[in-house]
Formats: sequence, structure tokens, C-alpha cells
Amino acid sequence: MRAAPTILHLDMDAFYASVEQASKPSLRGKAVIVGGLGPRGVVATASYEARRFGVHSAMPTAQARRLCPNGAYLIPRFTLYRQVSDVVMAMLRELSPLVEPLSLDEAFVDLEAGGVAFDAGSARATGERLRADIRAATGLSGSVGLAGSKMLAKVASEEAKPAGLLLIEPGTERELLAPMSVRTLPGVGPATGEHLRRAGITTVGELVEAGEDELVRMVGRAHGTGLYRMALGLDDRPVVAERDAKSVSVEDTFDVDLHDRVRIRGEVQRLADRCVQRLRGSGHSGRTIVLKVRRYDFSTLTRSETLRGPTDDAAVVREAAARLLEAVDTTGGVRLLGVGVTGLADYTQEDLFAQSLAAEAEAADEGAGTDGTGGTAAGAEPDAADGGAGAQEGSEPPAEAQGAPGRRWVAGSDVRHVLYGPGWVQGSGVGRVTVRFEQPGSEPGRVRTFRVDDPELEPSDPLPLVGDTD
DNA sequence: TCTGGGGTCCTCTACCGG
DNA sequence: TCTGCCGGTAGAGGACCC
Repeated sequence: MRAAPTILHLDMDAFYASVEQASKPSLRGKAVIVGGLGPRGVVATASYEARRFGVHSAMPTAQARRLCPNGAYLIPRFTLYRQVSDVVMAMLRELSPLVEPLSLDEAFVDLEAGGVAFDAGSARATGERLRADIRAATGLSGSVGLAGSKMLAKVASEEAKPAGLLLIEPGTERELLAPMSVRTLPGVGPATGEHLRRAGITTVGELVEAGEDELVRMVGRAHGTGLYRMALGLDDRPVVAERDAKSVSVEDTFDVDLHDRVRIRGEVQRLADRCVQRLRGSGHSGRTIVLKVRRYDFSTLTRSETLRGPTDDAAVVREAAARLLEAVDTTGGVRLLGVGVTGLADYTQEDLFAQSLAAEAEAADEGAGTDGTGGTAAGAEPDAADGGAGAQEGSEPPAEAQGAPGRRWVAGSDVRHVLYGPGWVQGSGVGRVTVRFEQPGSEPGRVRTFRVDDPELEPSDPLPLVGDTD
């Protein structure tokens, strides 16, 4: 019944910050904080140097600046991170067809399914080789956990951090887990942790002592039984390669609370459009429209409406979102708005079109056409000047916006100068832009300042972190 | 000077129909 | 005919994860 330790969990160390350090040699060994830089931004990743100052992810960026005023603060560049992630994930897929990515920087691999490891010895060797290969291909370090289950493999990689490998031998799980904090277990966050603490339970060992019935009584059936099994080191969840998306959503936190109802309506329309764009991009349509409103006091409410059938029509989603908004009191102001679609179906536009044709043919008098796109509501949004809290995928400033007339040079972005070559924007203001000229693999470069409209300075794509390996 | 964005899963409640 | 029970579905909210 003791499973061989052939589930591998890879966790890249301080991924976003490490990528930035790799692509900007002058930041190596320095405190680097990647996240939203607006007044309401939060830290996505802090380098280990920054963590020494107490900075950690999910912390408000403003607080991080107080703790670490001399750190380098950068907005995330998801396109670059995804490129690096693709390289890493491809290496994992060489080990096994069963790879379950959890995010850009984390994944489970079933080594046994890949036939590369059936015992502790070969699993460890595979893990060590993987770490070395990742470093060679990307210049980055990752931590590897090996165990007989997903939960334990994840615990192992966490223990191995940074830049290590830990294998949990079968039979040692309970002993290893017992002294650990309950927060180590997946599914135990701040709320459950506090709940358990009030009951005098702070370690995994105490969780086992409490017993299943007691845990079920405290945190509910599903959670309680799951928690008890995890505490015993039991976890038979398989590594799942492909997961179907269940919802698509977009949301924006505003630098300043919105009060004007007309403006709020406009933002909801804009979000609905963005949501539909994403929905279509993923080849889905959806049936339930969800509006999310976070008020000035951080209280959050959602309102949803289920349609008769799935849609990917922007006008339909806009109308549903607008109807939902009408039922929400926004006096006092809103800090966040979101629009989402759930109840996804794999319908493409063509399918829907075919469906509606069929429906029309069947019931000629029913009509019910939703094809009127009705023009764009609230006028065209300028959109670009969103220097705000958005630290998320898709909120990257488009490269061409930086090179446009009256150009904005976003700190951290890549540029190229006709004379000095590749570099990155260290800062800009009062008509000047400061560029550090260096690239992955180079020595730390020197800084030069230009006029923002210097014709010899151009935005550019990120360079590979490691020179051509061919 | 509070607290992002994109998700998943679970629970509770209300309602409907058999 | 009334009532209770049960299952299914929606809607809302909370907790958690990266």
C-alpha cells in the first residue's frame, strides 16, 4: 500500500523575480519585487534578497516599499514568464505524458507513468537531472519534491526550497508531517488555520489526535474528512494532464473608488467585452453571467444570472451584466468590478451559428435573434494609460504603446538603442528616460539617460535568458 | 498606506416539481 | 386536498490556491 516516491513536484524558486534577475544582470543579488506598482498593487513575487526584509507575496506593494525602500520594483511581464515556463514544461513532458501544471512556475509529474522512475533511487536521479537541465536551459533554479502522493511531493518541494531536492521515503510520512504547522496542508488557509488554532490544534500531529469525527464537526464534511486523510499522509489524487476550464472572468481594481453610476456602468460594459474576448479566445461559450462588486469597505458581493443557453455574444453578456448591476447598491463607492462567465460549453462561434440556423429553420416564428451587436457602448476606451494596480496577465502594456507618439516608457521593459544596443528602462519622468544597457549573460551594464522622444531608442522584445543552445 | 487577478471547490439556502 | 420528503438546480458567499 506504500506508494513508491514517483510523484514529482517542481516549484521554480521566486520565479518572476528570478526571471527578471536573469534578464537584468545588475539586479542579481539585489532585492527585486515584482507586482502591481499602483496605489493598490500587491507583491506577486519577491526575490530571496527582498524576503530578508520581510517582503512576501500578497503583501501590499506600499508596505513592501516601506520595508525595502531600495528594492527594484517591477511590473510582471507575463509574456516573458510564459516563454520560460513553456521551456520548463516541455522538459517535464519529456519525462512523462502525465504532467499537471498548476501555474506558470509549478507542476506535478507522474514519473512512473513516464517510465523514467519506479523506485526512490531512480526518482532522485531523475529529479537531480531535471534541476540541472532546467538551470542549463533557463539559468533558473527550481526545487523538486518527490513522494508517493501529490500532497507529500508538494510538501517536499516546499521543504527543499530554495534550490534543493527532497524525497520523502515511504513510511516516514506521518513522522515527518506531525510537527509541521496545519497550514502546511493544502486547503488550510488563514480562516481554517485560525479555526483550528482556537480549538488548540496547530500541528498536523494534533490534527490526527483530534480524529476525523471532531474535524468533520469543526470544518464540515468534505473539508473535515479530506483534512484528516491529508494529516495521515493519505492522498490518492491522480496527476491529471488536462483540465477543462470551468469559468472565465476579468476584474479590475481601480486606483480610486468609483462613485459615478454612469462611469460604473461603462466599466462593467468594458469588462463584459474583455470577458467575452477571453471566452472566445478559449473556444468556449457560457450560460451563467456573474457580476462581482467590491465596495469601498472591501465587502464583496456577486450577482449572477443563468441564460436559457450558452452564449459568447458580447451584447448578450453586456446586457446581462448591466441588468445585474441595476440590482446592486454602489453608493459609497466601488473599488473593484468584475464580469465572469461560468457553465462553459465547448461551442465555437460556428457551432452556435449552426445551432441558431437550425433553430430558425425549426421554428420560423420564434426569432429570438441576438445577432444585433448594437454598436459599442460607452464609446471607445483609450484604455492604455492604466498605470494602475493591474499585476495580471493581459495587463501588460502593449509594446507599440511605448513607442507611440508621447511615448510612455514602462519601468522594467526592454528597449534597444541604435548605438548602445539592448537594455531596459530603469525609470522615466519629466521628459527623460533612464536606460540600463545590459542583457542576459552580460556583465552589469551602465545607465544612460535620453529624451523620451529620442528617435534612436525603440521598445524591443525580451531576449532569451540563455544564449542559443544549438 | 491595507488588502491583485484568475481561478476552483464547498456550503447554505431557496425554490420547484414529483 | 394537504403535508412532508426528496432530489435537482440556482444563487450567493466563503475559503483557498498560485
